[in-house]
Amino acid sequence: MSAAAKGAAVAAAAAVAEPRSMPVGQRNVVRSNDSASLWNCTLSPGWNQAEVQVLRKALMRFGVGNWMKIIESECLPGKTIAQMNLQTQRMLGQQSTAEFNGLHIDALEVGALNSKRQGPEIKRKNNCIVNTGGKLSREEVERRRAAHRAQFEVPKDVWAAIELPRPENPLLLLDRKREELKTLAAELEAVVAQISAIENAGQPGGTKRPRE
DNA sequence: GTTACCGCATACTACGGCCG
DNA sequence: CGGCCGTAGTATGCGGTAAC
Repeated sequence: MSAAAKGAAVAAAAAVAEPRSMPVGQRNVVRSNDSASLWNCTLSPGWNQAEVQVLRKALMRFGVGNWMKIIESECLPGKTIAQMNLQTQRMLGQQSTAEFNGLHIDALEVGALNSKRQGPEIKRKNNCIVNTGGKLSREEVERRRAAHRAQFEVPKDVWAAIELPRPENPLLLLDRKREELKTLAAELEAVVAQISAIENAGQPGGTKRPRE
């Protein structure tokens, strides 16, 4: 959706003044996603495992927060700083990334520890630990950064040797995706044929039901 | 079996602060 | 002073399930 269209949609939603939360027993508004026919028809934008691994290596190589260097390396074509920042938050398991800024770390290692943290002071949002005590002072950020550096930072000879995937010719990428699509279509056809065979075997006379 | 309701998960965005 | 970044809040996609 374009920004203008989205803005119009937001304005329209505001005009009817429906609550964004959904109180029990109150919701009678038809939403686009209530239509079963619309379900499962859109791809959720996001990351696949391979891209996450590339970002993980890029953070080790360039340091957390050095988004421009990651973009310039073209190891994650099409990804914006906002997307990388969000994915980094997920890997770290916490929303605030300032205390890791500039550190060459394995974000998943931090995330594994964060996932185990418990306690009344730990507030989570979508499994990410969020700040509850207001904005951190510069001194506190520096103190935490030093602690993280001592605990998590990868040695320079290791991160300097990290190889990131080179940008690929988009036309070659397109060709490969087309080949993948053909393979998947063939697999789907084989599965449909198997199902038909099973159905026919279960029906004496073997009348085949039309499939859509 | 179908549809509507509910709520979680997460992508997106606004805004303020910081830094060069 | 302008651009970048971090943070917090908002919008929405989607799966589970109850009701019909």
